[in-house]
Amino acid sequence: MTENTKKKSLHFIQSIIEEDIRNNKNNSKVHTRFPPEPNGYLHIGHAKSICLNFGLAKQYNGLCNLRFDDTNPVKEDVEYVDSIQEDIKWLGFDWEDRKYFASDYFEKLYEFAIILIKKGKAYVCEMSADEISANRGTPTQPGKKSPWRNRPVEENLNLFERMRKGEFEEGKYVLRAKIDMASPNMHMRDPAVYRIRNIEHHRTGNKWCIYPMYDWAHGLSDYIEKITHSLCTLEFEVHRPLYDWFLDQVIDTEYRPRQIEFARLNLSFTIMSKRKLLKLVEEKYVDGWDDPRMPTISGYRRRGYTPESIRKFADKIGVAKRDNVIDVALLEHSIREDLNKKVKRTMAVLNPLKIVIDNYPEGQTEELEAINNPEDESMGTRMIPFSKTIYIEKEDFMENAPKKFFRLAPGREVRLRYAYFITCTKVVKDENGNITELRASYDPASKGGKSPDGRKVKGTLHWVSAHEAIKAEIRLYDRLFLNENPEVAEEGKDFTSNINPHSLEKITGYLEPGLQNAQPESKYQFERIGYFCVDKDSTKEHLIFNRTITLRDSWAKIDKKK
RNA sequence: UGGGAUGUGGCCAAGUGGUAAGGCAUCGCCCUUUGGAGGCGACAUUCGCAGGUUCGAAUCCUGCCAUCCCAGCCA
Repeated sequence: MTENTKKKSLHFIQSIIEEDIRNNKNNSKVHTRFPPEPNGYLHIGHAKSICLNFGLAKQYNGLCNLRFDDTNPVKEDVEYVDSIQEDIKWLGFDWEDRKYFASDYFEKLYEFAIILIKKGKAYVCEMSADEISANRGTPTQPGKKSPWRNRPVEENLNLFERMRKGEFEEGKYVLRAKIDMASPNMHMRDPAVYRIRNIEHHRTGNKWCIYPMYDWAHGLSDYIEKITHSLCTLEFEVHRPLYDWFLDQVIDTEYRPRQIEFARLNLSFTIMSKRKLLKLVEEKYVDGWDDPRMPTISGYRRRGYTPESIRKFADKIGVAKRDNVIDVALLEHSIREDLNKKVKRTMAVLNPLKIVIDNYPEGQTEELEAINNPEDESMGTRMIPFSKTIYIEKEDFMENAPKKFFRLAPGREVRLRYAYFITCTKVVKDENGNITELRASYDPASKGGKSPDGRKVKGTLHWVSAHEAIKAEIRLYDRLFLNENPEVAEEGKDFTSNINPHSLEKITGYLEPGLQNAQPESKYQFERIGYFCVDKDSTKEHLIFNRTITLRDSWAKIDKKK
């Protein structure tokens, strides 16, 4: 453990683990698992869980398994088991040879169920799903016992075996645990353990037609894998008595797994529900699960987020039991912080305004040296072409500029980054009064952007040489939702009514020629604009850059205030 | 009106009887060839509320209030 992590206070799960280690519980071993259901892509909320489970295992010299919780073939698919593995790896975690599936344990789980029946703790119930529901009672009223509750053990065994053999249609029978129909905890009112589903499973095919329920499969899978700390989210807190009850029925060792619940991640301006994310994909509000506006891990990857930034984020948000909504600004801060230190700078003009420098020699091009990353000298320098005609950003010129506008205006002098000081001498307009180009003069003595006489210029602009610049498609992504809480919609409308109509704007930008060979997934800072990542569909012939995040912009704040 | 949990600044989050860490956001100032980055400073007399115990309470006790979860043969 480093000095740093030592100083940092422990969160409640670390405290529990350390106490367990002190008490030599489970031989002081730490073994966690990340248990996704393969029914959707992983999102940033899963990233929190992944970082927690794999992180804890690493911190305490333990192991973390990957276990697909695939007990419901109705919703699951191999497409998802592939994407899930890719995303976990990309995040930087490794389950080594411990990739498991709950479906691998179906036989064992079935045997455990036989034990349960033999103990007289489970029975085959013939009530329909509706009847069971109607007889479960309410939180304030006890439920009614099933008429099949006292079926003899032999009969239960026989029926359960025939359920497995496929002798009955779906819904005809269900195996239920015999616990307590009057329990104030609804989950203890004779919960279903096995249901009949005549559906092909993505791994076991048609071998099974009965499938275990989550509560039965999860805890016992933990037991089979010798998991010590089974971490899950708060909504499973009320399942814990059942988790423990099931374990009590089959356990015959000193070792025992423990379920611990923590608060799931919620992010402002973001939707996290798998069902709703699926809707965004299926109804084409976005361009697939990896659309850069999606809060999926693959979406963030395509957007230009780094694994480090997401891990750092997960670390910063902490782990606790209270419901929370993390400000998305913290995520944005995490990626800026990471990219600032390691990404090359370049100049790109997204909204060009032509400037002709009258006193610069016609036809001349010179190469000027630019620093690749002021934060990291080892990243070196590059040469960029400069000539008589350049582009600057439209927003960097104002005809009637206020004093606080430190950029170009008639008669004002600014620095062109790594190039020269220029002064705007003339504004050229078309017949409609629109500015078509600017004329300027430059100071040859200021080459490199230095001021040999100590003269101060307040503004420094990025630019690109008009002739040498290359074009690229620029995709300007913004938050997908307008509201801090996208779930809050007007009467009769749903979260899709809160979608930001400007969450994607495609434009053509002008870049330094050095970017011609930029490879997919490579990342840059466009100086004074933001961080950009080459899209996976980008080619040399048609470059595509995705905006990951803008730079912080204090001018925008000043401008807004007025 | 049952059960389970949770309440510390705008958002997170430490704190576990000795007098409120840290991060994000926000606001100042400094610095700057990115209005970026960086640096410095400000930002809870108070911990859901009300009582009580104690020399001393965010921490212990009592009562109340608020929010979240639970009535799938989903996970």
